[in-house]
Amino acid sequence: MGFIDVADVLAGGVSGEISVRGWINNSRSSGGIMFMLLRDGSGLLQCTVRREAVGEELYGRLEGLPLESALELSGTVREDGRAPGGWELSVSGAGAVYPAKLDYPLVRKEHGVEFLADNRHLYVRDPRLQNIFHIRAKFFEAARDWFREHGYTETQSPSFMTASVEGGSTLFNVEYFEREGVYLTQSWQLYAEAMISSLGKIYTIAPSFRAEPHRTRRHLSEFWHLEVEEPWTDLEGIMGTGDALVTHIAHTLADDIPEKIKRAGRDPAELLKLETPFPRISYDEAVEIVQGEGVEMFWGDDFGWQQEGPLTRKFDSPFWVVGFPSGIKPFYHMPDPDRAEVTMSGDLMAPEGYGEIIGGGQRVHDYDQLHQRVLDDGLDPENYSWYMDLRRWGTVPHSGFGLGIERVIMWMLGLEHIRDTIPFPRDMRRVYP
RNA sequence: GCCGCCGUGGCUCAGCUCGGUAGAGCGUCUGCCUGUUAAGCAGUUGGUCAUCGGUUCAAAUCCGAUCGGCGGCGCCA
Repeated sequence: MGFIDVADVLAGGVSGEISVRGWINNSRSSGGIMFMLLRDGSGLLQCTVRREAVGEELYGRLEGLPLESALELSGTVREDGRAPGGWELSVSGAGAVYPAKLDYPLVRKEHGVEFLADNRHLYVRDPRLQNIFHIRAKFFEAARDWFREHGYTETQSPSFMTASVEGGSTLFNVEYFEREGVYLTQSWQLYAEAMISSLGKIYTIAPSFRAEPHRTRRHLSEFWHLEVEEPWTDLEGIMGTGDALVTHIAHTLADDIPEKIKRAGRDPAELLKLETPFPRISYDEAVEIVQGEGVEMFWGDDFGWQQEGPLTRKFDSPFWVVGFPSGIKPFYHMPDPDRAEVTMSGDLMAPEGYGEIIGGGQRVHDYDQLHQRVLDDGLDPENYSWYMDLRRWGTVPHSGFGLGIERVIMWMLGLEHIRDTIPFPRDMRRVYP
């Protein structure tokens, strides 16, 4: 006889005699009746064990199992409003049992952040995290679906690289055999620009690494980066891609797994309200808004924490800020043909203070212009020679962006901290476990 | 890197201001309980107070250093 997933039982599509297997998430006994909350990969099911039904020997054995022991249980499925989830299993017998060797350190009680981080390898079992990880999986699925339906090809770039994309101070140095100057990737962008001449519209989903010593609730040193690059596309075109992609993901989460979204703390209706396209404001307008709220900001400054507040309060959906000054954007951003001091760039800002979720724009496709931009940024063109080579053979206008998956999940679910969006978060003080 | 806060039984914390060699709740364990929802009740177990050094008759408590952690900033996704 096969084993049934807890999720299928809770969905109400199962009846009669079945078997389930999982881990004891919690267990309570009151002498003659015992309630075991059994957790498998799909959810939590209350399993009710009666002394008179299973006999003295089995009842005693089950009662003595520590939390997080694993076992197989069989019995009858019953709808019951008293059980969490509305369904429960009346246990008639047990199969294989894998008892926990020690008492489980994560009791059903408050724990501090440090203790939970030290025990992350166990804490990932927590039903709240389990739920978020399921949503995360759906996020990846929805993104890939959207790309497939719209003719994009998924491809990969190397994680070891020799040139900086974003800025030298944020690079992780790697010991690479005998060689100096090898780093972990911050973005696939340079390689993506090579690949568009091979595959056309492309995307990747891969980790990126940033060595900046962040100490905030929305930064990781290793994050999952969803990046897109498209030939024959300008700034407005690539923002349209971002609009459609983010909206599709939000709607898919709300439509397909509304109960999981609700359990994570977000009303699915909020996600369904999102509409394409998101509002766009120019960098100049953004500066005026910030200044109008009495917060200090000069043209040419980047948005800091203090500037973001007044800005994000103006919108209840994500919004694009376009046309950032050249001085605060890397060399590969294309200058506005009508206004050289600003770039054809766009950042998508999440509402509610979650910050930037997409950064992107149109790239410089002209060789001489790129050469000049590299020099202006104080960089050595030698380090970018293969990248500049791309402008020699069939260069076309092209654009792309990078989306921080954990940031977006954090915003979509309304989470307090980015570490909850990924099973094993990495930040400047955490690489273990 | 900078600013602020914290480190006391397995966990969450109190005690520190006004020094006199430790206390609660939860967990563990034992017993009771046939509908619990972080179950309940009674009892039990468990700590050289992060580390090193200093002051003192005496340090969890005062001073210094070190290590570790948390929150925030600049920057970014």
